[in-house]
Amino acid sequence: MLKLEPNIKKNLRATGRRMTRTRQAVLSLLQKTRQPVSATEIFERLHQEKVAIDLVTVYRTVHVLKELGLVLQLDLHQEGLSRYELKEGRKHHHHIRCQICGQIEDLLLCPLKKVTKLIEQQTQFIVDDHTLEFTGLCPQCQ
Amino acid sequence: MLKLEPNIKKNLRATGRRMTRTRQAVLSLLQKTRQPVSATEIFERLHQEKVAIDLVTVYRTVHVLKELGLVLQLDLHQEGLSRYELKEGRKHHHHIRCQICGQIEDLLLCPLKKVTKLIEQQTQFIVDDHTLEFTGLCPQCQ
DNA sequence: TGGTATTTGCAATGGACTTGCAATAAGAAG
DNA sequence: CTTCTTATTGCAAGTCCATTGCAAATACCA
Ligand SMILES: [Mn+2]
Ligand SMILES: [Mn+2]
Ligand SMILES: [Zn+2]
Ligand SMILES: [Zn+2]
Repeated sequence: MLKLEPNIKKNLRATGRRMTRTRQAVLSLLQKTRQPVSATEIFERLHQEKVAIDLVTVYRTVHVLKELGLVLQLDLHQEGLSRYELKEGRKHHHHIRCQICGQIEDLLLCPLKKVTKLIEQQTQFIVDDHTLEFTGLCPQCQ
Repeated sequence: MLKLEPNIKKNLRATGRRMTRTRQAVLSLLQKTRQPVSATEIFERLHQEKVAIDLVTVYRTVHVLKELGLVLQLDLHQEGLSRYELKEGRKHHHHIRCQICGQIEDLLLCPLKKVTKLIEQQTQFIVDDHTLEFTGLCPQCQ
């Protein structure tokens, strides 16, 4: 079912955690989902699939999966909520969101390597991370 | 006192709005402030200056100033609140924030012109805007 | 110096997310 | 398979940032 599952179970156990029905359900949903999903969306979709899970548990689950490095948390501009996506082998990338319909698409690029060095020189900061996001109109909404 | 004030008053009046004591106070504070400030910070600093203003009014004021295009709203990654800065003649730029002390510094550059075109070709989106932010350690916190 | 529409303060409300705690269930050991 | 310990869950309540309703205050035009 989940190729991921054995590895993930190991990760969980290595930190004194357990693989539970609800964690499997959340992981399974994240695997099916192509777009980053919010806690509420996870909650609603699982209920559609007749999986009983509390919203609090969804929050706690994504938090754990983030700690394990299995899930990435996105805070897109002006959405006022967090979204989550499976990391599973995907490389560093960014996103573009449609202002009308909310569709989010991956941008499989990062143009910031050189700029980061420049910024470190200019500011004397040590740069640790960056967030980059584009917004606009998707083909359907233009 | 405020060079801005006459122009701003015109802007306000042009949209049926009024220049009030509290709006002047918020504008004046934003002028003094070099770093982007949150609504709560505006509230607290004005109270330190013995300016009576309700937090709700701060929210409503920055909202109006944003509508007039006088103020820019920033939602920095994982801060969980919005910050505001005067637009007044400043050009498009980005920010870097120290993960330890929270200091925010302007980055007077934007490396995304070319990438934007590339993204429009690749995704068929019409790109309208972008957000870019760096995080790291400032010189003092390293 | 009014008259009226805008703005303000206060209190209540909304939405995302977190925390406390008792009940439940994972999974190791026997 | 049964038992035992401890992590996890659900429910309720709480936190934090921000918004909304409404009556009182005030900007500003005539
Ligand atoms: Mn993605
Ligand atoms: Mn700035
Ligand atoms: Zn990047
Ligand atoms: Zn830019």
